[in-house]
Amino acid sequence: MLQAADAIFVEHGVSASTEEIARRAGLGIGTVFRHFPTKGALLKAVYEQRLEHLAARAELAGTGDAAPTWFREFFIEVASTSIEKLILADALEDLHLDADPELSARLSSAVGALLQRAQAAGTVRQDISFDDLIALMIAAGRAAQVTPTQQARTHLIEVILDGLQSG
Amino acid sequence: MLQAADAIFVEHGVSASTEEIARRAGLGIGTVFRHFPTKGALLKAVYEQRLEHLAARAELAGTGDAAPTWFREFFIEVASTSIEKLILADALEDLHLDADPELSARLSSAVGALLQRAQAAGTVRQDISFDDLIALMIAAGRAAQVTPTQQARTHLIEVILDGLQSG
Amino acid sequence: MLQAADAIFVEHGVSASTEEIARRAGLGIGTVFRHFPTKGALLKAVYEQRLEHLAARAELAGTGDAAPTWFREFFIEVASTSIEKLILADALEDLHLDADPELSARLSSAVGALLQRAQAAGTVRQDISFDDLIALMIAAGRAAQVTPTQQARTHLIEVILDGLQSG
Amino acid sequence: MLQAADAIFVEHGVSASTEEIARRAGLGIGTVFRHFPTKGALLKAVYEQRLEHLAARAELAGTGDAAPTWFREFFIEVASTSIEKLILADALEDLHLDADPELSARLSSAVGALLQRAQAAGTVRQDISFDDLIALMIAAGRAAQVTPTQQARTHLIEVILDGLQSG
DNA sequence: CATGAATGAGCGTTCATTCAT
DNA sequence: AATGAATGAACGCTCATTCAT
Repeated sequence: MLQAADAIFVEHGVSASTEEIARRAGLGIGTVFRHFPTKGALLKAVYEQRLEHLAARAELAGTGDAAPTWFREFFIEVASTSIEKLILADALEDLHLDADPELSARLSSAVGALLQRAQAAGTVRQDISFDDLIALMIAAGRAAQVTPTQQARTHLIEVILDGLQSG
Repeated sequence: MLQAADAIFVEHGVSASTEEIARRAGLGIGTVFRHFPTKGALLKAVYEQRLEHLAARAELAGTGDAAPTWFREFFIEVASTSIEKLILADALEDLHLDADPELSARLSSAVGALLQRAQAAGTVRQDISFDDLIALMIAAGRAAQVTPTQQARTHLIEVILDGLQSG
Repeated sequence: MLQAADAIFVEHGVSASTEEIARRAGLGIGTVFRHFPTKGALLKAVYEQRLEHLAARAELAGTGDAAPTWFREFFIEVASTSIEKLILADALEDLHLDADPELSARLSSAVGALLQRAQAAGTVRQDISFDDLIALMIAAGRAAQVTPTQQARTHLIEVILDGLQSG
Repeated sequence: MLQAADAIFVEHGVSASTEEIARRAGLGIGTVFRHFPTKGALLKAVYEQRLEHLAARAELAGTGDAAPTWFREFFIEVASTSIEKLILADALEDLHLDADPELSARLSSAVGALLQRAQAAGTVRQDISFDDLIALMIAAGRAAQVTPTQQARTHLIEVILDGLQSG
């Protein structure tokens, strides 16, 4: 059901009807509302599931060995798989809802650790904050989204990565 | 009236009601629909007005003197001001509407000329195509969109610009 | 439209759907909501229209001559014409809405004056308050509602009136 | 379970959800519907349980000693406690359901006997029929329903009782 | 031309009712 | 027998769109 909602939100935007989501999930409309009492709650759940994935991936990257390319690989992977859909975050903001603080903290800490290691290794310049990094990942995802070939996509992401390293 | 619509779309998002726009413009709802037969048409008109401005700015930048920073300034300006434009672009995409081709062509040619001059001047690396540049502008705009302070926004755009130049 | 709403509320209770009211009024559902932004507002308007009628009737009765039967006649008339439908008041209470204070005051003052005159004339015993009188009118209306013949109805109302006078 | 339903109906009105009742009764929603196939059936059962009590009380009053106040006490008690019963009666009427005829008959006979005794004792005037008495009980209940304090309620009922006796 | 009342499809949400476990 | 997840009709309400004035 979360998967159906995620897919529909990606396809038709946040304003897609809950009925559409129910149909995609093969469920009655009432069933969706039984599990998520409002549409906002569903939105939030989808969003948090994404943060979940992102955190898991970041934690995994953090435990990897010291190959000089791991940060680059992580960044490319994240941007390619379109975290861009964090539009959800905007919608949540409109609804005055926040993601689960614990989850946010976990994500911050995992990605923050990654960033520190990368900065220590000289892969990322010093004047980049955690929020900067997140924003650039989203930006890279967006660039990838409007670009038709895989080759061009990777190229763009590397351009941004070069900016992250330079200076 | 376009100004009223633009302002309302920026303030309340694309889903703001047409009635709200009419009220802001000091007009009756019927009058708005007399000029733009659907809400999509109004959206498109607002979007095209923005492209209009962008094209004019690009053409102006193209004719400017050879100060080494003009490309950087143009890029920053575009990315900063396209925050709201992007919302419109997404909405139009949903509606399967495209901006006027003639206008698009005019914009392309102006920005293309800019790119060539910047590459000739060494401000932009050689392996950047026109499409790459557009994608990075969109990306930079998106990064700006998710960033709350003006200072952080400018910082991010400059990181991307560094990537555009490096190499 | 208020008339349609009134009729429907009487027939099907306060929980009748707004759509039903629109249908009865020969209007689209949107039109009803254009005039009364919520169902509660419609309920309130219907209720106030009733208070309006009641106040007008009370004011009229107050200006009449001193025939010894005028209070009795007023009471019978009011009870017969079913103010009982003040069930609306209950619904309003549920919604935490109050009737327009000015109107309430006007009604209180008109009926209050009537009550004072009747008590001065000895038609109504002294230990009856304004609220008591209203409650007894509602009660008499309810008695009338469950009684099939006009003769029996009048009889019941007169029994209650006798109670109002005795003592 | 009937007690839970009764309590919930009194607290939240007839439109309270069946789920709420199940929760109060400490049961699953399915269990409630296993015992009462529709919500109307549950409503009816609660109503009949109240009539049950009423009949029992009437029968008891009928066998009591000859204290001159027993009719008055019975009437007050019935009117005071039928506040909530009336809500149910209205709801049943909406659903075109009637209480069990046997029960109704039992109630009628008990109350009819009471009336005869009261008239013989001079507590109730002669021109009151059984239907009149029922209508006045309903009316008194309704008066009580719209009256906030217990003291005022009792006062109103006594006014009606005075009417019943006078003449 | 401008207006705004009227319209009704569509959305979020609730709740009586069913049925597989 | 008891359960509660699933269902979908129905409701209150919004808003793009139309059209008589």
